[in-house]
Amino acid sequence: MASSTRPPGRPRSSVDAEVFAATLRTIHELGYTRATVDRIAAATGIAKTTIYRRWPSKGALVTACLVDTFGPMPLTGRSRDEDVATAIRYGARLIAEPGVAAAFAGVFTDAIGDPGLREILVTQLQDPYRQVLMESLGLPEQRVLFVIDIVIGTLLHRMGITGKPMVESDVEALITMLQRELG
Amino acid sequence: MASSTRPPGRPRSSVDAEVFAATLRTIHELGYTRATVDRIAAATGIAKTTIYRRWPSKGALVTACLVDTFGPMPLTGRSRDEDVATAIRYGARLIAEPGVAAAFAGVFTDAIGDPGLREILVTQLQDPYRQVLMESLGLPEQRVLFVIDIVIGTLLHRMGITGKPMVESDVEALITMLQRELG
DNA sequence: GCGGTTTCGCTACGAATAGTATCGATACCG
DNA sequence: CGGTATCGATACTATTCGTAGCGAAACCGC
Repeated sequence: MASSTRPPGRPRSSVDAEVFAATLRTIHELGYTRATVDRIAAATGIAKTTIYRRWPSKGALVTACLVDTFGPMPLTGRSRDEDVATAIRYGARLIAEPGVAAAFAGVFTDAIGDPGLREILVTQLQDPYRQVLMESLGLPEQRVLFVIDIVIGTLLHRMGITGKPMVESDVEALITMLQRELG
Repeated sequence: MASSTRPPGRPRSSVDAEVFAATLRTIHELGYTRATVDRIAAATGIAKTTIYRRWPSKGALVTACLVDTFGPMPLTGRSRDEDVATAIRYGARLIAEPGVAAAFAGVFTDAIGDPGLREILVTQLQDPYRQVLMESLGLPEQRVLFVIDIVIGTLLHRMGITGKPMVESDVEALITMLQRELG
């Protein structure tokens, strides 16, 4: 199998995790615009050219960073109400992490007028959650996309306006509202 | 009254409306990042320096543009359900207008790490709606802010992910859900 | 018409940033 | 040791935000 043989030449150094961490940290400290690729590279301890060898643009780097942060969602599948609550708390916890919301806003801004980046955003970030939620909640696609808009949109808007995560009582209100809506 | 006397010197040319129109048009065509102040000025037919004499930064210009677009909300006050529906349809219609959602995303991105801009955003854009909704719907502040997050966040997320406005049936579903939530 | 005051258009400029090109050095394989 | 692909470093172009300076223009009161 050709895919299992190591390609010739010097192997890539495994610094992706460090780059992602430095990216979120820098965005958290300076905001998306001033989180330059130069600074992220310096914070990681590698050269800027190394970053551009792996990700074609700053937007693609940050998107990959978000995909890495949002891993698989741990749904129990015991009941629809429980999965709705789990999914919303999962999203609220991750969006509250330093830099994540700012990264989202920046990628959204970049994705306008960059169809390739929007494609990556939809395919790599939204589609996996759409699929698992359609199966787990037993709802049609349009319904699940509607729910994703509400949950992610609401949490991001709160972060964008106030700069702080949504308080727990409001997250619980969001859960109750959507449980009723989907019941 | 000193405020009613015209100040000495050459009066400002009244081009604010044209600048706002050119701003949204340019953002719609090129996206927030590539909608440079140079291009907006050229599209208006004035000098870039004239824009910077009126708004201190690109973010402040776009925020003023959004404040101008989102005028007073025409609530009837006949019933809470009716006002909820009117407010949501009002927001959906404006966010669907060309360039508005991209302008929002760009301002959010800029506002992170620019507390002054965030202050303008909250004071000039959110507060008027918060006040009128608190009075019209008869709900406490936290509740109204929660609703604003849901409505604006959901509509913006849909625009950011798909690039297209939310379809009418989903807007109606949003209305129904919030009417039930606030009933 | 004239002086005073303020804005306007224009040009030039400095600083910051995205992304590219190049080149010698380095790491791994057989 | 030779082959190959990556790494670090430097330099570079193009773009953009925001500012400075200057002469011309518009409006006021006299």
